[in-house]
Amino acid sequence: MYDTQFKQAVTTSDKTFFQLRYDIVEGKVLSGSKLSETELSTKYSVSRAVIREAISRLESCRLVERKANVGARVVDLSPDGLVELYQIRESLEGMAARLAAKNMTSEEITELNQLLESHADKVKKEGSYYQEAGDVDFHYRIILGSKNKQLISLLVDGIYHLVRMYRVQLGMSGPRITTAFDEHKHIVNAIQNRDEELAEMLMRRHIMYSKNNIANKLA
Amino acid sequence: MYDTQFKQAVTTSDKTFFQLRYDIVEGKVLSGSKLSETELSTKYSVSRAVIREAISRLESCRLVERKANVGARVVDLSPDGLVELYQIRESLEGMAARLAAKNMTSEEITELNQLLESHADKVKKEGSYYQEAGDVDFHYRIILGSKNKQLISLLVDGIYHLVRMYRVQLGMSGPRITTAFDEHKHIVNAIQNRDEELAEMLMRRHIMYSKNNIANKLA
DNA sequence: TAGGTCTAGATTGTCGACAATGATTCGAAT
DNA sequence: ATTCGAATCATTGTCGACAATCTAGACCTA
Repeated sequence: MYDTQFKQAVTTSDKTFFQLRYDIVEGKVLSGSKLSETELSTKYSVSRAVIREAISRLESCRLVERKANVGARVVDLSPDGLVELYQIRESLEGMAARLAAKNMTSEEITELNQLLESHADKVKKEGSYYQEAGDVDFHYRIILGSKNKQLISLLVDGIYHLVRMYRVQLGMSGPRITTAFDEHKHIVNAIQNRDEELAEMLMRRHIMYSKNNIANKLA
Repeated sequence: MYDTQFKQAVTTSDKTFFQLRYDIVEGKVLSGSKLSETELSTKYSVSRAVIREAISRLESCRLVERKANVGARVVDLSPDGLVELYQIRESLEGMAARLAAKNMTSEEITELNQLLESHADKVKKEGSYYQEAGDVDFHYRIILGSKNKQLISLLVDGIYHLVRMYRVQLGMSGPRITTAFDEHKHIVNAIQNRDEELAEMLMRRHIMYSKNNIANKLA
């Protein structure tokens, strides 16, 4: 997933942006720490111009905050910030589920079902938990299924990296994860029945549960 | 409203960004037209660096689209784009209304009521229609009332400029405008009663109506 | 000692020049 | 005449240097 974006990088600004974003999300650069332009330019062996470009893009993802004539800092994670983020997710992904119920092709829906089945098999055979990667895969399909370009960009390019940052830095995969599978199944059923109303409602509840689960760790 | 932001501008990049955004939203720069960096740098009498910075920020507002090694173009407006935009508005502003019902102080609510009253008076006395400015004022109060910083930034810094661009370039203020007042009133009532569910639902319907109204003109 | 001011250092903002990539035009060959 | 290719031109991407601003610490004063 990250690989695909790295390949899309044509300019060194792109590469630096992707690399820096990765480092921030994965916690290689601590949240709250200052991003010195000169320092980064030596570290990544590029000019300050491309660093500035990268930071500018990171700002539009809300991964860093910038003040004029002062500099940029990595956003710091807080319980309040998490709640705010999940309120937005609830709203936007709920709409995405509604639109997916309307706009996904039947082929896409069967593929989505196959995805869930393969996850279920994997859980049974390997005895492993329903991993975060599976959850992300699922949500991405729904989002793309909405066919709303702006919505897709908002979530995929913007919010999801911040979501992942919270997940990584709180250490994810709790016991609840298994129950998420059933919720996913119900959402797909609603989409399959073209029940927009229900699809939205179930997705919103799914995200609310997820929020409560992750919020407990932070508190 | 634009003035307040212009005053916040500390660096010439800020000023150029605000100016350029204004020119695009107001249609001084045609939608779909190319933004040549050298051309703009001479036009605004600044270096290409600040133009690039401004364009980069415009890109994060989704007012321009950029391709590597090719350049930036002002987004072109389309019926599909409008529908997508209003789906997002419906989702996010619905959530904003829900949160406003939860988080607005009683002082803020009374101020909101006063705002509506003053608009009503103005309509009666001057015989004027319920103008767009009034509508925007109202929606801003709700959005700010959500107290969700990310949501506020998403709407105020991002989406609303694109909304305004559509409004301006389609020539706004239709006959429906008057009925919007009643819808606003009902939303405030729901907020006053702390009825989150209803506030969200009414706001979503209000925006759907608004979409249908504006979409008719485009088709 | 607390507070304020001024200087020195470091950091960000802005600029012009060069390098690299994409577009266009002209020419040649079939 | 048309299509393919090469050279030229224009535009964007990258760089290092200079200017403007903020920050930290010393020094002075009450």
